[in-house]
Amino acid sequence: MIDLNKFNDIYLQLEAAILEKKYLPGELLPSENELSKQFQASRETIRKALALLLENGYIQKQQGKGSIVLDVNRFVFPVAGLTSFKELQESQKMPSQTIVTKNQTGPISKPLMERLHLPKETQVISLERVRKIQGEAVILDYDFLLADVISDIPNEVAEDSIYDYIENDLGLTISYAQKEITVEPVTKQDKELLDLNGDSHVVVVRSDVYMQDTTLFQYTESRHRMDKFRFVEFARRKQV
Amino acid sequence: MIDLNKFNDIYLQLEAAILEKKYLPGELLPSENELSKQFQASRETIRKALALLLENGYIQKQQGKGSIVLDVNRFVFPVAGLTSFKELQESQKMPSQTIVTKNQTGPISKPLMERLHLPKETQVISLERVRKIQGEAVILDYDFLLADVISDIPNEVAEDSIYDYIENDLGLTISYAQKEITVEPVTKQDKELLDLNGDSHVVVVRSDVYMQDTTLFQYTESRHRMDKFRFVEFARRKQV
DNA sequence: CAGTGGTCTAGACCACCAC
DNA sequence: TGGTGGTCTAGACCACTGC
Repeated sequence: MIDLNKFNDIYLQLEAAILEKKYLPGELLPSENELSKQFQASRETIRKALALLLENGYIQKQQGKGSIVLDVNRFVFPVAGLTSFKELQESQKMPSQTIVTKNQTGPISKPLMERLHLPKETQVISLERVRKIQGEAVILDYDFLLADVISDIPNEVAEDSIYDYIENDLGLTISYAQKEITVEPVTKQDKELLDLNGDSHVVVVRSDVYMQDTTLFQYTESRHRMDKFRFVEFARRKQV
Repeated sequence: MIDLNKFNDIYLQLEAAILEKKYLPGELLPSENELSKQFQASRETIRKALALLLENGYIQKQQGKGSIVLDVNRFVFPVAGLTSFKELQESQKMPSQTIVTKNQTGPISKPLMERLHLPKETQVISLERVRKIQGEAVILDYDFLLADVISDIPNEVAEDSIYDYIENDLGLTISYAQKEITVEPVTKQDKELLDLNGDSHVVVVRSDVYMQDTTLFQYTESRHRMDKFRFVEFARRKQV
């Protein structure tokens, strides 16, 4: 019941209440003062919990009126916030399989060196993985991890989730990423490793991933068959 | 100098200082207590300003250490937060042109009715626009706006920015959107209106846009030539 | 250990909405 | 006018970092 943070705990309770339809879409949540009494918390703490609900698209606030519960049937495919293949796959519950086609440590390649502004002595772990969904090879993942941060990745881990391993087993904290989505012509390797059905292009998602201390530690390139790619985002308009 | 909100004002000042390289990437900002004195504000107010810097990728915070300034050369193409073609175009400074090929009001179409769960009596404004960049037709935009919220869109507005018009001229507040990015086979109309060079697919960005009072008021479908599409995002890992 | 950020509080004043 | 959310404060205690 009790979480590390009071406001996070309150957030989780309110989220659960909304998902259980104790508050229906279009209805108002109790006022901040009311919640303040209910949860035995100060109003600022309640407001922090509500800020999380707002950010995640559960409510919309209106001054003078209250917090309106939004319709959350849209929660099909939340790809915001660094979601990895493993997390996607879990939320999708699709039968899937990962084949590790490469897992080796060596000096950094020149293009990667230039892209990430790293010295040429840098050692990197290179991963290459093919993701199959329902028997079809539809995603090709390249990962490059700095070897001085992560010494090596066991193959069993590469078949599962490297994030899980890094965060839970190694105790490192991944903090943020810079992502880019483009559509590019297929390469020879795409044709070899993916079931492309003659497609001319693939969707390419590139990410630079950083640790909490702001050091770069991973570069990922994820190449998706066009028809299997979908990106969904809940975006709030910047209020200037 | 003085903004509506103190914390927003402080945020803007710190943002400017970072952009002007008064604080360099890798350096620490002054501590919260220090900033508190500098700006004559309470620490919580400073923290709100820092939260904005954090959210927008200017800094990374570390408990016990401080706020580290990040490298913001990545500020090439911020597409987060409901960015429209007009805003993109301004940030890109590319020579571009919009051709309005349709602008009419009428009853809602059946597919749209089903998608948005609206009654069949609903009147909508239908816009169709072709966006040219450097002389090439590369984006096809369909917009459907609820006619009871927006009475009509003058053609001059459609050629420019409908968001500007809605927010500044009509005084309405756009609040949030649900966006989806997919890659789909080209339609007959794509072929007719865009310069596709034989491409088989286009990138499709669909958005449902909502007002501050949570009413839906716009559906947009934006169809991009593959090679002209790029989506960049700064994502923070969800801290559980 | 001192200094940093992270959380939480109780109270104040303001802007907005509905009646 | 009373209730709502939005902002701001001064102060407290805790957890983490670095020396």
